[in-house]
This record gives sequence, C-alpha cells and structure tokens, in this order.
Amino acid sequence: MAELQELMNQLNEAQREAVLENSHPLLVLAGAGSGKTRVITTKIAYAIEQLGIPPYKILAVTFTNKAANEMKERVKEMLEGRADVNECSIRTFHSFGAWFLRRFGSEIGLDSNFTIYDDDDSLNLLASCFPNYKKRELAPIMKKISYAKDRGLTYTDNLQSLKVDSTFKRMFEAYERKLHQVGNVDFADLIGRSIELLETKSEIQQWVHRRFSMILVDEYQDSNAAQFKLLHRLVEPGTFICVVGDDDQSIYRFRGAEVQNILSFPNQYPMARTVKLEQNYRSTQNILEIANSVIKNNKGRHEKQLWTANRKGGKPHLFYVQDEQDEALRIATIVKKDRRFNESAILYRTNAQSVAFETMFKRSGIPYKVVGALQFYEREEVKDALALLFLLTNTKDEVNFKRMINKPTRGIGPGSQDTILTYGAEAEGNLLAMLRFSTEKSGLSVKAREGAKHFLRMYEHALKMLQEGELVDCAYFLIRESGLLDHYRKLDQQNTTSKVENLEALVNALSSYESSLEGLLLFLEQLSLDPTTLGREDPRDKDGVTLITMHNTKGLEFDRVFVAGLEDELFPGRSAESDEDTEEERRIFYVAVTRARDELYLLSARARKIWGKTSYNHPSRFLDEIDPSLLTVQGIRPGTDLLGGFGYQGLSSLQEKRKRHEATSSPRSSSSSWGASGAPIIQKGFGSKAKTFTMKTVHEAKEGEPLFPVGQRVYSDSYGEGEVVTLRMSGEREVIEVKFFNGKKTTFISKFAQLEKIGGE
DNA sequence: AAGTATCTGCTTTTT
DNA sequence: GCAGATACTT
Repeated sequence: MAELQELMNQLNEAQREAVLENSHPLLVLAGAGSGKTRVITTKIAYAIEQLGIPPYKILAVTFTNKAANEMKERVKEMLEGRADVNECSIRTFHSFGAWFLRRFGSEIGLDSNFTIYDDDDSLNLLASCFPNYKKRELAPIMKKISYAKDRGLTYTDNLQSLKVDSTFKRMFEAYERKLHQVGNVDFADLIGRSIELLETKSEIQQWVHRRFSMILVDEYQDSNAAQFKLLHRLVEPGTFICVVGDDDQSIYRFRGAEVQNILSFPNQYPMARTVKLEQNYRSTQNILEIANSVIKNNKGRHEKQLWTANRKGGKPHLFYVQDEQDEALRIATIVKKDRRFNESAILYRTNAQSVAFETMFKRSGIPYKVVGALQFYEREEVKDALALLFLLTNTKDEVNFKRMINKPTRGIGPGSQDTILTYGAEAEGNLLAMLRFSTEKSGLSVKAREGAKHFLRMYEHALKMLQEGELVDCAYFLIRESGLLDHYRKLDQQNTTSKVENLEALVNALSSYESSLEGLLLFLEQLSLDPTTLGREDPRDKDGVTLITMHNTKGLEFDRVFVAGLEDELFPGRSAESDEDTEEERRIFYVAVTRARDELYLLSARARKIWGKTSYNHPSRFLDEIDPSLLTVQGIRPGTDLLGGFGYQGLSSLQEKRKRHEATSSPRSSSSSWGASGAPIIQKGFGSKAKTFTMKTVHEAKEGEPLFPVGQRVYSDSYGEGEVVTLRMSGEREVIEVKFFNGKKTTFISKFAQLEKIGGE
C-alpha cells in the first residue's frame, strides 16, 4: 500500500486528479509526453489496490499491439507480487473483438474456429465473387468496403456519404455474404460483429456489463466510428469509463479514425469530467518549441498550452543532404561517434525508407532493429505454410484453399478448380467434401483427380494428427506432403535464398503453443493480429538503433531522434491533397518530433530514389513552418541560389517538376559512389537472358524406351556432372532424379531436361 | 496445365 | 524495382 502512495506522490496535480476521478465518465486530454501512460497504469493500480476492483473486471484498450504490450508490462511492474495482475484485460480493440467473438460468436452463427482474413485475403475473397474483374479494379473497392465497415456501416445502410454507386453496394453485399459463407471474419468484423452480438443478444451484453466494471481507452483520438459504437455498447450506467487522448496526435484518419470522437466525448457522456495534462516531462524546451511551431498551423484543433519545466537543451539540427545514402551516412556517422545505439531512433514516413539505413548500417557495423516491418510474415513460403494451417482449422476457407490446392502444381489448374467448386452446395461449403465429390464423379482429368485425391488424403490424415494432439508433426506433415518443402528446397538451391529455413522457423514458433486445435487457433490468431511478432527475436532484447515508421512510434520515446525524409511528396506525401490530409501529415510530424527527449535531427534530401527512379523534391513545407533561429542548419537548402538570382523557389511547382525531370533524364555526371550509374559488370538484361530457359523437347522419346536409365551419367550447365538416381513415371511423363557431384539433388522431367548424356550408352 | 517472357503501373501510414 | 496480368510455347 505504501507503494501505491509512492506512485501517487510521483504525479502532478492534474495527473492525480485523473487517477482519483472514478465516479464520472472521464476524458483525459493528454498532450505529448505528459505522462498519459503513467496515468492509465497508475489508475489501474489504484483501482485494484485502493478501490478493490478485481483485476479481471478491468479492461484497458489500445490501438497498437506495441502500446498494449507496453502497458501490460508497466502494470505488471507496478503491481509486482500480485498474482492476479494478468487477469486484467489489456488488449487492442481488435484482439478484444477476437477474444469476444471466439467466446460468443456462435450465438450469431459464427463458428468458433474462425480465422481472421487480412487485407490480402479479403481482396482474394472479393475477387472470387467477381471473377470477371481484375484485382486492380477490385482493390480500391475492397478498400472502400473496409472503410465503410470501419465507419460501422453495413450494405443495408445508406451509403450516400461514401459517394458510391449501385455496383459498389452489390459488391459489398456479395463480399459480406461470401465471408459469412466461408465462416471467417475480416479485421473490421472483429469490431462490427462484436457490436452485432451485443446489440442482438441482451444476455451477452449483460454478461459483459457484469464482467467489466472499468474500461479505459488509450489513444482515443484514433478510434473510428465502429470502435466508438462498440465502446458505447460495452458500458452501462454503472461502468466506469475513462478515455485518454490528444487530438493533435490523431494520425489514423485514413483508417476511419474520427477526431470527433474525442472532441465530442463530453456530449456523448453528459456527466463527463475533463482533465487536461499540459505539462510535458519528456522533451527539452527547444524540441517542444519546434513541435509547437509546426502544429499551431493546424486549424481544426483544440488550443492548448503544452509546456515543460525541462532544460532548454541543445539546438536541434537540420541537415540538407544529397540523397538517401548521404542521409544514412550522416546518421551513421553521428551514432558511431558515441555508440548510443539503444538511445537512438530513426523515424520515417514509409517502410520502404528503412532499406537505405539497413544497407548503410550493415556496412558500417552499426547494430539496428527494424520495428514493425512485416518481413517474415509477408514471405511467400511463410504465407503458403500458414495457408495450409488456416485451412486445417476451417475447411470452408476458400481463400486459403485456392492458394494451396495447386501449389506446388499438382495438375489442378483454374479449370479443375472451378469444377471442384461446383460441388459447393452439395458439400455445404466444406472444401474437403467438394474434393471428395469431384474425385468420385467424372469431370476432372486423370491428373487433376489424382492431385485432388492426394490433397484430400493429406488433409484427412493431418486432421487426424491434429485431433491426436500432434500439432507440430501435423504442420510438418502438411508442409512436406504438400510438396512445399521440396518445392522451396529446389528454389533455395537454384537461388541463394533460405526459404526452407523460414519454414523451419515457422514450425519452431508453432512448437511453443499447446499441441492441440486450441493451440493452433491461438497461434494463428496471434499471428493475424500482430504479424510482426513472428520470426524475430524480441526486439526489446536486441541492442541497436531503432528504425521505425512515424506511425509506429506513438507512445514511444528516445533520447535521440532522427526524422528522415523531410521532403514534399514524401512527407507530406504526394497523396496529401486536401487541407485535411495536410493537417494529418502535420500531426504525424508533431508525433515524430515529440518522441525526442534530448536530441533532435531533421533530415531532408535533395534527391531520393522512389520506385527505382530518382526524384528531386522540395524540402518539406513543414520545415518552412519552423523559425530558422530554432535550428542549427547544415548543408545547403536545395533551391538556394548562391548568386542571388532566381532559384527553384521562383517557379511554380509544375514548372519545377518539369525542370527537375529534365535534370533527371540528362546523363548524370555527379553520381554518388554507389549510385545506380556505377555500371555493374553483370548487366541486368544479359544476366536474365543467360538464365532464360524455354521448355524445349531436348530428348525425343522412342516407343517404349526410357529416356534415361538409372545410373546414367549426365551433365548440366547449371549443376555440372551428376548421375540419375531414380526414375519414375508421372502419368505419361518420365521423371528422373539426378544427384549431382556437387551434392545437390534435383528432379527433372526427362523430355525437357537440359541434360547432356555423357559416357557410353 | 505449366512454365516463361514481357509489359504495365504503382505503395503511404496499421489492426 | 517489383508484382500482377497477358500472351505464348511445350
């Protein structure tokens, strides 16, 4: 108890007020670095220790996994020694939805084994509804469907506000019906169907009301209309609700977030109290001043006075650099000097920007960690293996079925797939049953039927293994028996990839889960909701400079922050057209700058490679909003004419673009040391031509005679000498396996094999 | 059905 | 610079 008192003593007056107010709905307007997380975590500690609220009755919701994990840890630290701390629900909105639906979804016809479709899967599902459309055309529609769902709308609602036509409505409906049919949910459903559940099943709503007596929401400014609605359904007059946020840090408008939610909280909850946290404890005065001078240009915001009692600090730096390599070099030079890797972070607008830093850091031996990028999960082989597992938990999952039914190829092309799917009604959506029907009846070619049989038998066996609790063996079995393992092993040998290693890593990750269907579901859910966790050691354990998108830094802080890529078209991005778009970008800038405790570096490059093309952009307009006297500037601002004549700035942006374009297309003499112009010896064109391999019949078959005997010595351009070790027939085709003397083993279709027979026949 | 070659057009940001 | 769609060959 004394400890709690100590925690309370660390708070300022406003913070303490926020912790102590527990009888009215509470809105905490918390500026950047004002101790918002501390307030929430202390509030939880206070509720448990002082008010005697059992931990399991507390629900704290955040928007990002990182924030949720961070909060969990802080609470655990504060309440060290209490065994029941883990009973607090500290989750993202989406993971709450998943938990809730897993538990009660059956009440609204949702199988509890559902899996969660990501954006890619959703698009595939939509594409399967409209085979005549290209994915390119459907992608923006899918985006709009998600957007509508984030707004809490269904296809039966009036969608006029979205400016859509009747085709859209039709597609929206078809998508939703299909999603129901396959028995899975998309991200938006985790919120939307939870709302549906609460609205239609009063006994469950009552259960929820009994269960959670205190609900806290962090980063409330990022909530969208659907989440707002969900929250409203979770609380009853007796529930204590507290939301915390900062309208200046609202940066998820593109995903449907509505700042209005935080601004109108007092109207929604008439008894609400508001507490403002305006003292910043994080940054130096100089850093804060820069943040303030930029954000004040936003019109749609609440006036507030964020101040700090911290020291003035050194002057932040602004570097004008040549290009992205130069940018990386400058940063590398700085962090190398004092080696304060862990205390430094590089913030950028787009994930793609991390590459230049990674390359440079590898070169200079600087340790780093990329936060958030999906690297592992996005790999083709990993997605393939996961698709096999997803199909295992839900045999109606058409998206993952289509992904894997013919991969690696087993003779079931688009035509055969259509045939199989025609048994849909008869099989009640069960894809394995469809396979069975299609193998029993005519309609498939011999090859396709064999392939289908094999796939079916494989799954029947895998399901049995899963039932017997052999989860890891089952996963391995699927990966091997489907042919994926051989397929990728072959690719690894041809190229210098390590796809098989990734498959192994996946199976290894799976092995730390309970060996059952439940364990598998948990594993898949964890992966769907936070795909960044897999395949990488816990980033917190690793030393190094943090590379991270500005969006991902919310809630984090670093001694030294580099904000990279401050150029128009990149930041603010090219798609920021309206004032609202620009204001959102400005808030992102504000978030980025306020992450810094002591040192702040802003970097702007004259040239940058975007999509393989060098482009020349203006320094970010946000830099113009900073009083130059606040910064130490190094390098020369592009457009500054040292002779005092006309610079870029005198030209309209269109003229400029043209002019820059000319500059780009003329042969460049300058070229940085590792620019694209330093001609490599292996030219792309030649390189790929040399590898070009067209399937030509190399060996003519003679009636009834095999093309190769086992033991035949052969020579291959790519592998060198080897010997045929096995021979089998695949349908009409002779297939041989050759073991090369370099140790590699590869399978060929004899007729097409680029092999020379050597030695006497 | 499967494998290649070639062309096109584009990526923010996250659950 | 890369993925996806298209056209073509075996």
